Amino acid sequence: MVSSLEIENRSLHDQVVSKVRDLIIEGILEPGSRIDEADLIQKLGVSRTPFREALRTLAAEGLVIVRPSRGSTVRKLTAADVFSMLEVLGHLEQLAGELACQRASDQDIAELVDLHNRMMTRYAARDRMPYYKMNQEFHSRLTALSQNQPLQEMQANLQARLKRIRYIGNEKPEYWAGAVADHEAMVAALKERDGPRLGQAMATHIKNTWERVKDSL
Amino acid sequence: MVSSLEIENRSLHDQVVSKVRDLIIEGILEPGSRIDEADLIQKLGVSRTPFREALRTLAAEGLVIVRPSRGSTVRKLTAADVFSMLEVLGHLEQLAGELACQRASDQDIAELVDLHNRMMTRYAARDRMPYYKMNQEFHSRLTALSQNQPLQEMQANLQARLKRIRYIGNEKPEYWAGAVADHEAMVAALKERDGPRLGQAMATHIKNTWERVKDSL
DNA sequence: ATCATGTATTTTGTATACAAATAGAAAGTA
DNA sequence: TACTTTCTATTTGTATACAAAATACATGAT
Repeated sequence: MVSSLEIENRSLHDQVVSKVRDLIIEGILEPGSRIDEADLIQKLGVSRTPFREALRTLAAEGLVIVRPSRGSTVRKLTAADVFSMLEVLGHLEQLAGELACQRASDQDIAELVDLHNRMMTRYAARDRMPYYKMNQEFHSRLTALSQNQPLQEMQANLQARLKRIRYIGNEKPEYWAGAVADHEAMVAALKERDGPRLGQAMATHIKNTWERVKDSL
Repeated sequence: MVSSLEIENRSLHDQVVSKVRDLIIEGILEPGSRIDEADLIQKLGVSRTPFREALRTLAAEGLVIVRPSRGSTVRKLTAADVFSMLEVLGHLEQLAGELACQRASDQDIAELVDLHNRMMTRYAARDRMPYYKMNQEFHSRLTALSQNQPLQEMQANLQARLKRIRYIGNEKPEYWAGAVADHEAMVAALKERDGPRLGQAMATHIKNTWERVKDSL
């Protein structure tokens, strides 16, 4: 197999977008804080043009606010924003779950179940960060099984914007246990290709997520 | 009431974005066609910088494809794209309908019913364009009643991207009649604040939309 | 005649310079 | 002292110039 012979000729624009996106998601650029253009372009070693174009992309993604003539800030999510986003995310993942049961191959499902099992291993060892990353991947991949591109894009966008908050929120052991229980229910439904039940389980999982994160806002 | 005292000091960026967005939605810039930067900036009377930033915004919205070093094109939707987008849109509007029944004020609902009645007048007169515009507004406003900002944004995005196709698709009289019947069902459920039923009606309406447009792709 | 290779032209990407707007500080007025 | 008002420093917005890449074209070899 000749994988990734492709040289990474990613445009400067794309590189800046993902770099700044990461800085925001990681919390290095704090929510609500001003984005110092001069400072950042210097640190990134790029000029203003690609940087500003990147800001426009991030603004369209909802991570950044650009106010004319008064610069850009990292978008700060209110509790209401997070609630709304989870409300939509839950509903989108419900659809993704239903479609996945209809459209995924047996192998797709087996791979996802495998990922789930590896997550459970991490949970048993209480390895929070690896678990967290696998969890993100689980949701992304399950959504991908819907074979619906716009659905994937919207799910990815919401997941990215909520990334920080969800990590912070999952600190309490009992909350973590609850999330694990949700996942068990989801995987059980997936194995049986029970679309409505999987959809329901996913919607419930996201609803529970709100309960788990709301206090840390 | 002191509405719109605000002078339109919209940034050049925003103006270019909405102008080019309109050109795409109206079909003046044809799907799949190359976007001639030099030509358009000359016609719009702006320089490259705000224009290119606008393209980045439109690319993030999914209306434009920017391929590094080989310019931009108007995104062309395949039948599969349209199907996927309608699948998501239907599901989002289902949620919007459910939430609207829970959260809208009586006056909100009355206003929407009024809009519906005016639409029906247009239908009786077979005024296709005004009907079409009111229809767009109906869906937007019903979604707004969900009081969920991200939901509104996503609905607006999908609606914009599908605008052209839906207009083309609604030509046959029997299709139009079908759409009207769907709307009657939706409004009936809305009047009774029957969320699940309204949600279902909206999902069905969008599913029917696919049937009505699929042949003209 | 066709294909490959090299060159010219066009188009795109990036950097920078200049203009305009904003926010902050200092001075003046009530 | 509080409140304007004006001026200045800084930041942002826009235009343009230059560099790099891609495409189109022409030339020559097979």
